[in-house]
Amino acid sequence: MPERALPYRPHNHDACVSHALADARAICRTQNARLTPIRERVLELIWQSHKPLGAYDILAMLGTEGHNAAPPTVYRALDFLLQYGLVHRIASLNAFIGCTHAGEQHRGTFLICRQCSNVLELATPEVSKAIEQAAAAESFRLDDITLEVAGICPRCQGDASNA
Amino acid sequence: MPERALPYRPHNHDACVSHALADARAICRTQNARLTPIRERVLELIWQSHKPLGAYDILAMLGTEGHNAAPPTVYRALDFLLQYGLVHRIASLNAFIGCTHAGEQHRGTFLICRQCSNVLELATPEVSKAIEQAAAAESFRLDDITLEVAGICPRCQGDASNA
DNA sequence: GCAAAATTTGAAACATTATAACATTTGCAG
DNA sequence: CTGCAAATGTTATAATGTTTCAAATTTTGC
Repeated sequence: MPERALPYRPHNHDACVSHALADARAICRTQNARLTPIRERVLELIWQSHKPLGAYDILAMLGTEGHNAAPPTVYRALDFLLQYGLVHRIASLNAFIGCTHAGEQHRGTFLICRQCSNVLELATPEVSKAIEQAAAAESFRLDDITLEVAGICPRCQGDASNA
Repeated sequence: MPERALPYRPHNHDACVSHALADARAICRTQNARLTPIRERVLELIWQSHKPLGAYDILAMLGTEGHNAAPPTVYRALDFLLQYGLVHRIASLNAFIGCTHAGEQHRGTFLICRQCSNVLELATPEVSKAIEQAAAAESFRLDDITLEVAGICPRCQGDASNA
């Protein structure tokens, strides 16, 4: 079983980010999509945080590094990243997170910790299948699934300080 | 099999609304919760629309009937209704809809039609179970599930006019 | 009943999230 | 290098949600 970097477990975060960026560049190259500096920087910020990041958080971060962007700049970059499956939007938080399964065909399930805000993205074929069956039973043509689970991650369960 | 009123099928809508209100009153009575006039009116408006309704839609409706409420009035009523399981919030739409399983222990799955905006709420134990298992496999303590499926309802699939 | 306490509602201001509209710049094909 | 399309900049505004404090109402203990 391949070792997967759980967000709430220590890992080499820089490597994790640069790996995600390399993946993104490769994906965009094969799709003839332009991962421009702004788009790449937004993706990098999202990955560096490793937690769901609001559009205005990103905006503020860009501001501190001299790039005084307006909201549409960030939203457009996010739209692009969403379109190519490089980030996901967490509807229940109005926030965005890097996709850990970029390039793979998948429907994400998100486990969102209420304490530390870390998010674990799962690819859960059984869950997807059950949902697809439920939709089919109602003759409903399924386009998209939003599945977000709120709760407490393993680390915070055993940790009163909840960093 | 009991006949269920599908939102995208013709049904006696007045009866459907008054039934939901009667249920709500009963539920509040047993729980010693106060279904005040504002709360009841908000619930009624949500049921009458039978589609997801934004908080500001509700606000506007209250306005047209002389009750010039401010946003907190509506949000407080919605909080109450959510707390007692009388309405659900649809995170992907920032909107609210009447719960068709009020009083029952359930986790809702919502099938949201992109054409007509109607929403069908399903109680899907198999789906819930699969999600619970996925969370348990990650030692994640599950508190709440947001499961929203966007697509096209049966009626709109066979109907180009898409009323 | 009645006064104190708690809950609910009113009202104003404000915070956050997202988009519209239009101008400007950049990248690219011919 | 020219013209078109895509991307970005800029300003303003829309849509959604919250904080705060005051007033009214309901409940409760006596």
